[in-house]
Amino acid sequence: MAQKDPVLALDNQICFALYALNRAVTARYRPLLAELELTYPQYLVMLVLWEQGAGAESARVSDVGARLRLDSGTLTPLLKRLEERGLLLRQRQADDERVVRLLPTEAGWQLQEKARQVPARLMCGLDVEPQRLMALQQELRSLLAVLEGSAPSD
Amino acid sequence: MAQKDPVLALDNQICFALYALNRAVTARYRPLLAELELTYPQYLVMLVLWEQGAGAESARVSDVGARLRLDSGTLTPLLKRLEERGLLLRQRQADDERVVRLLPTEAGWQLQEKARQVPARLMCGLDVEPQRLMALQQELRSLLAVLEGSAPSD
DNA sequence: CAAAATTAAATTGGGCACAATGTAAATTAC
DNA sequence: GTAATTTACATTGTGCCCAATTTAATTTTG
Repeated sequence: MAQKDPVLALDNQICFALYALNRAVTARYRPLLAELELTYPQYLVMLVLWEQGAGAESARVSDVGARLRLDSGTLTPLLKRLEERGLLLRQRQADDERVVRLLPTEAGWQLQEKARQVPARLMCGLDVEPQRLMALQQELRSLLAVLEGSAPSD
Repeated sequence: MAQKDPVLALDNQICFALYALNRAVTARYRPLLAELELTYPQYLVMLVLWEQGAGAESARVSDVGARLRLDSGTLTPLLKRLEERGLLLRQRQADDERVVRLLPTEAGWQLQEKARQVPARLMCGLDVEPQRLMALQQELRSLLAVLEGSAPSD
């Protein structure tokens, strides 16, 4: 029972670095988003809706899911909470009743104004060069593309 | 209501790249860990226990928590499931009853043998240079240190 | 057109993650 | 040496994440 195996050392698992950093970043968002009464996944959903616009181009549940890589099991209850909070409407599409359209309300759009401060405030007091983050983001996105483009072997 | 604000564009949020990649990596682990009947956080806990060893040096709940940055609200039920599965024992320390020691069972140690295949199999069929991942891991760890070393301003 | 297949969401259930609170044991301060 | 504090876990409750199943609407096929 060789206990010390560098292959299994926690510090050698890149996945753990990713997991830990992701939670640390989320934790840093938390107090800022609390001022908007949003959780972090709710914030991401609102970003998608704000981006998408209104009317006929309004996002469907599946659009948000495709963008965020989340399924209806996650999104349906989350969206219901956002609706209860008055930030959006969930409306069945008339000519295809399978589809649910997501329409930000006036309050939902107003929240966007407050949200604009979030990204800058997040970096506040963090001594990290923006350039470094840009490079990291590129690398993360590139790896995501690799993972999404190749099925697990086996 | 300026809808298009690059500051709020999903693709400009490094946090989202991190969030999405983390889930994609976890998803890639899932089928491999399913063969060990472990979830991903359970796997991380077992990595810590295997690293820690047995006896007097056995890990306490708080040791695992410090290593993985998880609190007892997360760990207690997770550890109970691992105990029910026969992978470890949770034992109150005799000379300080506040402390719970975590002792891998024989089955827990045997699982380590099977786990050794996991890291290599994860990379299987993934066309990414190891060097690139090492560099990324360094960067992730460095940023985690920055985040953990500075309180949110405000 | 009617049956079969597909699609879009919703539901159910298990397992994290975390805040807040509770509880018991140990430590410290007087 | 007792009271106050601290420490280590456990518990409770909310919300996410995902697999599996269900339901209803639409599309495709024969």
